Amino acid sequence: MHVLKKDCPMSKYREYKGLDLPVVANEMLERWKRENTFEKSVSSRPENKPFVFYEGPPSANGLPGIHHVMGRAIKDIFCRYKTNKGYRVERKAGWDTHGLPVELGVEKELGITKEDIGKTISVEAYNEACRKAVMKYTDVWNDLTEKMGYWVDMDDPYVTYENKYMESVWWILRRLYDKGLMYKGYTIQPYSPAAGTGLSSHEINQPGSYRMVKDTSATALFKLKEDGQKMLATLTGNNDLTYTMVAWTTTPWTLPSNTALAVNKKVDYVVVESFNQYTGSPMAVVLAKDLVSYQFSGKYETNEDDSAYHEFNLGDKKIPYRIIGTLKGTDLVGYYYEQLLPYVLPMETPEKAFCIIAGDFVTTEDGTGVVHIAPTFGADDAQVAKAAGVPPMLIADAQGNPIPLVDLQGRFVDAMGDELGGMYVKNEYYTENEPDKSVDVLISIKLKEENKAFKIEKYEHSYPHCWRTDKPILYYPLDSWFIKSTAAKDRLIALNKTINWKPESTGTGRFGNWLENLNDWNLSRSRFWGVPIPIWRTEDGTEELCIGSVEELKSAIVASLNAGIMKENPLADFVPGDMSEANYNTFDLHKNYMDNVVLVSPKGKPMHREQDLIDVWFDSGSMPYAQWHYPFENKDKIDDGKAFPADFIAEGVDQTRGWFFTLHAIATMAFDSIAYKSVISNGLVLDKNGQKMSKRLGNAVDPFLMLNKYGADATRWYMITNAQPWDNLRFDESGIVEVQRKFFGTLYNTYSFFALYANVDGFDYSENDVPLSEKPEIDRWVISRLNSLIIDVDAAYADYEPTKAGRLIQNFVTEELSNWYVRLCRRRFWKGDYETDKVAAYQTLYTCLETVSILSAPIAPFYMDQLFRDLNVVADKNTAESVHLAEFPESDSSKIDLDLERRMSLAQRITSMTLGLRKLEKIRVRQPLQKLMIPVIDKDFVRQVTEVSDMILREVNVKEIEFLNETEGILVKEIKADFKKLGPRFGKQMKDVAARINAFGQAEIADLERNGKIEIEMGDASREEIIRDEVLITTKDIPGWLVASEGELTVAMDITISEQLREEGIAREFVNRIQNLRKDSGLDVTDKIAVKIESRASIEQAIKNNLDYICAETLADSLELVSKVNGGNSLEVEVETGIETRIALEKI
RNA sequence: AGUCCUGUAGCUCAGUUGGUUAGAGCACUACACUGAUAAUGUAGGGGUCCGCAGUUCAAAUCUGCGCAGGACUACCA
Repeated sequence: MHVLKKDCPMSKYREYKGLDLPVVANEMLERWKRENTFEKSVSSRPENKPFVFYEGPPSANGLPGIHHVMGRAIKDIFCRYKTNKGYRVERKAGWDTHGLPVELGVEKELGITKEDIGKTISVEAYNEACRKAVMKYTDVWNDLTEKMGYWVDMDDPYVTYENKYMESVWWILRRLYDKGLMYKGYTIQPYSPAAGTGLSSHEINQPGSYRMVKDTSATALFKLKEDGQKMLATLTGNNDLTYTMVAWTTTPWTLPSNTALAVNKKVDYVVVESFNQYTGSPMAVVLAKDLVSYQFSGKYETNEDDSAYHEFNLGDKKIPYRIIGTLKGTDLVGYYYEQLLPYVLPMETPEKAFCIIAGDFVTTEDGTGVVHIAPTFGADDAQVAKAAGVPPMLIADAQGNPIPLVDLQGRFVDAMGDELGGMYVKNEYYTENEPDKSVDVLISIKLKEENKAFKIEKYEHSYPHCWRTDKPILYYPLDSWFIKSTAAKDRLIALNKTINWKPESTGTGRFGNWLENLNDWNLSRSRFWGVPIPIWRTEDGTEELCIGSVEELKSAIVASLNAGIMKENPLADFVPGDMSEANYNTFDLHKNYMDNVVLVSPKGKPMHREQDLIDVWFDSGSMPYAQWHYPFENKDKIDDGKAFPADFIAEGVDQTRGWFFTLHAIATMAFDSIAYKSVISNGLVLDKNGQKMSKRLGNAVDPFLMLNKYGADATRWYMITNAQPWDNLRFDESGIVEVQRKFFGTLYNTYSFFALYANVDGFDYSENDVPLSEKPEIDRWVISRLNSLIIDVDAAYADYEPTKAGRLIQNFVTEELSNWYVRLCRRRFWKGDYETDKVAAYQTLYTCLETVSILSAPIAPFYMDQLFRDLNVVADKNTAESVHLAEFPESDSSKIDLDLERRMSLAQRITSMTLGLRKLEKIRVRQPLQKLMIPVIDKDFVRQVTEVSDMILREVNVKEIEFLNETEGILVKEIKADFKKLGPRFGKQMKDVAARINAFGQAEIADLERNGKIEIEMGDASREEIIRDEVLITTKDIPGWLVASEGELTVAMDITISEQLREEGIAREFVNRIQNLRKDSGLDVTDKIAVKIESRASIEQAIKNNLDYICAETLADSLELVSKVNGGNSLEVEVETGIETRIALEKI
């Protein structure tokens, strides 16, 4: 009987024909727009409770990929979660607009190269093209942002090319400058003398840059100074030899710039006695042991005979050699040698040059294991020399400025003398009058003549070439502006230790190690589209000015105008102090304008801006301040900590040395603060085979396709729950399908089930809550689990573990709520009147669904909002308009009953085991059985199982449970050692002890259980006492019964089917058949029927004895046994093997 | 080359301070259930826990050395 509670029509829970997540997303998107939900989710939270989040700016000149959905889902989840927790979470979007990819994109589009800039296209037009190109895909990005449900304020983003942003960047640079943290120096960079420009690593890595070339390579002999001679003479016991180091180079032109030799401390070196193949002079060379046979090949022949060395003459077919001493690399470090080619001396600390130093990069794979170091022409060389305090080969030019031995055109400087001065170091650089002998050859000949060459030969290797001129590049020292991050190293490390890294290893490992090995930050980039370095210098470099604001620049320009240096003022219309957009649109801080600004020095000289732009990473690292135009506006946001540092940021792990570093470095150096408290570095999204996605391989996944096909919710849920954010995700579409079916399908089904019956009964949650104590066991159980879930999910979110949160929710929904609670409670919803028990069931299920919707909303924002609204539209329990405006549920610890959760777990296990037994014996569940027997495990066991016995019996269709006490002596038991307890006690004897315990018979087990202890005899005849607690005793068998065991739990089943049980079974079969027929006939769940069954002797008794039961179950007003059933609505049924009959029903 | 991550069933992933039968979902096979039905349950098959060595009474788990995949950084005489 279903009694409608109310007569008046009420609003119904929305019922759906099916689950279509993309449609849900579209509908919800419309609602959010209409209701300004995002805006409200910020404004409804108090300003004094901020959760600060920074959006890492993407570059809008490329299209978004599926990995952006991943990264942004992570950001979104925690912002939404914190909103639910009552925080105000402002999320300002941002665009990274400067940098090389933009320039290259524009050049490709316009069909120009860098050389055209300033020639066929003005810098101004070029920059204008960049400004447009960079926002090319803004619409696509905005579309993705919206469709994937990422809430970020796209209406008022920060844009790195805007004047206000750039002004803040300048202000920070000025602050670092004032702190003495900026200096001009040089680094070794790829440089193309033919093109007269430095090359970025990006350009070097273009396909075709590296080519195989044949160069003259020289293996040269470096004569040790006196200390070294003595040391080796002592080692070998030979005072007559001249000891030399031997080192190899493919670029002999760098030998005049040699200032050090590097050895590996750990490598074994040997001293070899032999003769020079070109001059025949005796020699004793030091090289790596592993490379002796490689170097002494060809004419050389190992020979231990002294006479071979006395009798050797130049021109002999074979040259003898032998090892006369062995030592470690570390023994060589610190000795000095004579300069190989003494053209000039380094201007700085020449006494420290020509020294043997240690370098970890030195290997014994080729060469000699001794590496020639020319700090002016090799990046590694410069670094290792600097670390060792060895000066680079820089000499003073006419003005006294340091210069290398090769000029910017690639020619030796005049100081190299008549012979080499003015020559190009590579013959490829000559456009005419190319000499026969290249510099490499000339130097090699010189070495041979001077007895300094061990070997000269052609060597083929791969070498980078300039993609514009096709000529080989040089590694060349170029002027750059640096930030002295090494000065802040200790502080950077200390502050990093206060950051919460997810995962921790990225913070301590990759990032921590990076900080430990920090280099100064090279700020300079020879580009066009970016933030200009705001430093103006006089030509001689003696006077210098760093500008930190537009206002400052304007007054400097005015001074320059007054001095007559500049003719007009590009900032004429700028009004200092006016922060309006209009005012800030009256000028442009980009290079094309700033290069025209010539200031005047205090001494009245003109000052030109330093040519370079700054590294774009500095742009994005400045965003905490620049996004607010700090300190010119919003000073309080930074100074009062309202928007700094961030509570949370998240980006890909590839940003570790990018954005994560620049944020940290700038915050530390400029503000002595961290920039973020917690950071997630997420992994990559790979294809399903673990390959990196790329357009080239065609395995890139189109994010829009996924969103349109499965909706954002399923896509996000899949990505978040499948792998931890910091592990790489193997993206597999079938995984989304699974999530859709398994999680969303189940949740949808659960809601549909609720809605169907709640609508029938008119449940709208207007009744007072049924007190917990009056709710049935299963309600209290699921409520207890729900409250435990709240605690766990809250903790997981708070700890930035979204995967854990999602998996917990999913498990609750599919296993506990749907598969256990709903499955066991189905009858309560459709059976009986609208009374307390039914109300309790509705209230319980409602509460679970609503709570799940809030817990899951951060991950699946669309569907969960629909669920939340569908529930509340009728019940109006939660006054929030949207799930995203709701408060995160509070767990009520008084509702958590761990004993109850244990009881239910027992019930589930007993049920599962019993069903297993039925299956084993092929007894269908509809056939009632009489009895289950369960051995008692401990003192609480009987009570616990008794409290859930109704549930078990109903589920497995058995009539009673009998508990078996061990005293009855019918149980066959099994005993095992508890290794965890006995292991520490017995150590090595453990194996022996375990074997002895395993060997116990039933009598010994019983003895142990009775007395709580037992003695065993050890191998050495000593006796040890084992107590009850140190072993695990389980019931293995109950003779005569059908038994299942799982851990310590055992269940036995009585499988005798009495006549009465058999009849009940048949009755249940009929109920089932009638229900099927009802359903197939399209009857409503509330319709009443009249039933006719064609009589058979085999079933008559069963039906008569269970008539009331059958009628009640099927809502039948009458049930007749008739001799013949025919007519339309009848069905042939087989109730039991061999028993066939016909049934018919009609609606009354 | 350096730093870091990952490696467990056919696939995607759990696996606690080391403790003796290594788990789940998907897929597969069989059986059952049927007023949630584009669902559900039960059972089954399926494992060199990447390899080797070590520590330990005991290793998927700790240590070392490798292998494979990936990321970042640096690119060499």
